[in-house]
Parts: sequence; C-alpha cells; structure tokens
Amino acid sequence: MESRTALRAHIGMTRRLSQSDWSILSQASHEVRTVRRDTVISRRGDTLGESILILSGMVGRYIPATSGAPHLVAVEVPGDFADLHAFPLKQLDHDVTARTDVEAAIFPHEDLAELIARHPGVARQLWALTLVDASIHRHWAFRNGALRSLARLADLLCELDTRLQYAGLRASPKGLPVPLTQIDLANACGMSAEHVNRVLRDLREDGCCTFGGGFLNIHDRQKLYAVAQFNPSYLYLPD
Amino acid sequence: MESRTALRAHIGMTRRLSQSDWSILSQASHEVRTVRRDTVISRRGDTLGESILILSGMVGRYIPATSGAPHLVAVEVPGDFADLHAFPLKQLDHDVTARTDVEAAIFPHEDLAELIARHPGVARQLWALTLVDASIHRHWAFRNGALRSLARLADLLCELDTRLQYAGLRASPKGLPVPLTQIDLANACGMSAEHVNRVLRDLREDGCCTFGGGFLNIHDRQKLYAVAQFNPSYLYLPD
DNA sequence: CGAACGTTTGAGATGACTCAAGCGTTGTGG
DNA sequence: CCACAACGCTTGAGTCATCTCAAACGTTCG
Repeated sequence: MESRTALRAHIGMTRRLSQSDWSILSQASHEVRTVRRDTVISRRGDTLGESILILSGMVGRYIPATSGAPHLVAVEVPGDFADLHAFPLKQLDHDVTARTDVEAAIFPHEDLAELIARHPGVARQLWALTLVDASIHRHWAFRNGALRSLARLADLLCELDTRLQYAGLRASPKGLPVPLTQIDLANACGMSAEHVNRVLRDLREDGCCTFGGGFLNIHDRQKLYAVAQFNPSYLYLPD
Repeated sequence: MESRTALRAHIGMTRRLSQSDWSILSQASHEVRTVRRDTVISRRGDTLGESILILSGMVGRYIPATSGAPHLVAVEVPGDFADLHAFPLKQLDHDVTARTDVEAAIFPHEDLAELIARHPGVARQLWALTLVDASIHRHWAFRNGALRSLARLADLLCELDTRLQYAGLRASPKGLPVPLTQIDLANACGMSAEHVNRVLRDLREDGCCTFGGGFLNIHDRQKLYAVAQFNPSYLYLPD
C-alpha cells in the first residue's frame, strides 16, 4: 500500500529529488486522502499541522478580495506540494481549494521535521520546491502586469501545457486534461469571462488551440508558444 | 567591524530570527559590499555562489520581456535577502538590479551550507524568509490581476509603507524615503507612466498622500489603506 | 423536468493607453 | 559658468482594449 503510494507519487516536480531522496521523503507520509471537488482544503489564517502532495487532480490557491470573487493566484498539479510553505510558516495567507477530485499524500509536519533533521539534503530539496513555486508566482505577477490579453491567456495555457505534461499527463489525440472553466481562466488572468471567451475564439481561429470540456487541445504548439513568447526557464525543469 | 555589521543588519525581515539565531547567521558573512545605483547585481541564468542581505538601499527584481522594458516583479528593502533563493536553486530566472546605492552583507553559499548543517533551526528560518517573499509575489499577482488602477497603485504604496517602516525607515515629517520613479511604479503595476501620474494626482487631491522627489508623504494613512483595502497579513510580520 | 451553471455573442460604456507637447531638474562637457 | 542633453513629471486629446450589461443557448445535475 505504502510502496504503491511512493511509486505513484514520484512524479512531476518531485522528480527534482533523486530516487534515494524520494524514498526517504516518502516515508514521512502514511496516508493518502481523497478530497472532493470544490472542497476547501485550508483557509487563510488556519494553522496547519500537515502538508499535502498532489497525486492526481488540481488545486487552486485563492486570495480573497474585499469585493468580488477570490482571486486565483496559483494552481498545483500532480507532483506539487499544495501548501508546503505552511511547514516553515505554520500559517497560510490564502485559501486552498480542490478544483477537481484530488488524491493527496499527507505529510504531517512533525514527521517532516524529524526527517529533515536527519536528512539535510532532503530539506534542501524541499526548500527548492517551494522556491520553484515562488518563481511561478513571480511569473504570474509578470503575466498579469506585462502582457495583453492574447499573450496573457496564451502564456497561462503554455504554462499549464508544460506543467501538466511534465506531471505525466501526456496530451492524447483528444487533448490535455485542463479541469478549469473559462471563468477560472478569467480569474487567474484578471480578465472578464466574456473577454476570455473571445480571446479563446481568436486562438481557435488562428489554429493555435481549442479549450473546452475540460480539455486543452493544442493544434499548433509552436504557434501558441510564439503568441505567448513563452520561455519556460522560470519553471526550473531539470534536463 | 563585524559586530557593527551584525548590529546594523538585524533589521526588517531578519527580525523573524531570534537574537541568538541571528548571531549564528551573521557569522556566515564576512564582507559588506557597496553597490552603485543601477548596477546589475545578478543576471538571469547566472550561477550564483553567494547571496546578499540588504543593509541599506533598495533593489529590484526584473523579468525581461521579449518586447518592451523588463518588468519589475519585486523590490527588496533593508533586512531582505535579495537572492537567497539562489542558494538552494543555484540559478536565477530573473535579473537583480540596485535601484539605489546599496550596502549589502555577503553570504557565501558554502558558509551558509556549513552553518545550516549545524543549525537546522536557522535553516528553517531562512526557508521561512524565502516563503514570505513567495507570499509577497502572490500578492503582486493578485494586485496586478484583481485591482483597478487606483486600488492597485494605492496597494503598492501601502506595501512599501509597511515594509519600509518595518525595515526601520520611519516616516519623518518630510516623508518616507521611496527611491522609485513614477516609471518604476508604472512598471511594477503594469500601468502606463502617464496613468500612474494621473492616479497619483487623484491620491494627492483626495488627501491620501503625495509622491515625489524620492519620498512618499502619507497625509492620511487610514484613507490610503482604505482606498487599497490593504490587508498586510501576507507580509507575515510578527507581533 | 427545471434550476443552475458555463458558454457564446452583441452593443454600448469606460478605463487605460498612446501620442504629443511643454516644463523643470539634473548632470555634463565645452 | 553656461548650454545643452537627458530624464522624469505633467497635462491634454483622441483611440483602443477591455469591461459591463444583456440575452440566448447548451449541458449537467438534482
């Protein structure tokens, strides 16, 4: 049971860890939990005693706005820790919500603490994982501040394409599963849902990609990446 | 000499560290360097062997845009590590530039590594510092995605006010030193410089604050914070 | 079957941008 | 020491991107 967990979980961003570091880390988790879609996993201000590693599904981080809907500031895909920063900080400044049904490996903070004390190398790797997150956050700030709607939306789609593929969700002929609505995209990009719809139409008519039914179908990846002028270096993917 | 450095540097965000943790950490730095205004401290893709703690002045992190000026995605103030994430990641995805003349304490990565191996508690504190950075990045994504120009600019000014005050730069009758131009603000907020100028005029005419000559003079802090609906929880300031 | 939700499209309003010009300040070289 | 260049600030006028409001449609789910 546990070994199966470990096997399945060494995916996506956790591939930054060597096989041996991974086997050490995976011993800190003794439980896999399933979370239903739209469940709030943790709420701003909560004090957390555990962090979760996404095995399947997608979660979002939301900053509540005083007026209007909470704003989507990050998504986590399989292989990402959804809230590892709660381990050193103990507290979250935002909400974490399951966008789909989610399978997650639970890492109690006390187990992490013990593990880290004995394995500084793994500690460094975990630190690095949160720093890749930070780099992605910077890119979201850049995207929302520097890009116009067409490039902005395309850039987000490129990021999702790259990260989801790296997480092992290979594009099939039917497309890459992206369980977000146009409203979610609008929320992430700081655009109105109507405008997202129009920009998606433009991308479709330009032969770049179609988005719908939970799938992103990329017809011309090179063109899409060119529209976004996408440079994935900020994702710090190995290779 | 060194003790003076330590004394002066235990400011701002480093106050998250206890006095004893701080004395341990400060032993990892044997050099204070002065960097001239507008100097590029490190460039995207560089492999860094040291990280710097700002003692005085301000630095910016810029993501180069394929077209147009590089985009300002973060500023660091006294007490912040400008590039501590280069320690676990070894590489940067963006440029770091001195916005003013900067005094910085140098922390060679090999000294940090040794120190961290012996003091896991300090390691955890350093990790936490980079996570506060990440939280600030999330807020910048939120700001650029969710707020309209008036609130957006006001929110940035509130953040600068809070962080600079916390860094020990108390507001004098003449104002709080904010060594940025309107162009910098525009760059950070994803607005045109002309529009920043108009919004600053609005803030001035509303009696909130005046910005100019390297100073932010806040006339009615409560009003300014209300315009931005500013909630500083994301800064994770103790107390 | 009806309600709720997401998508799609249109029309009009507006916030923010671009272009343009003038002004003040600073720094520099003749 | 002056002159000029460079830069940032300020304001105006017109344009454009994006938003808002509105309505219709399809799908899902209870």
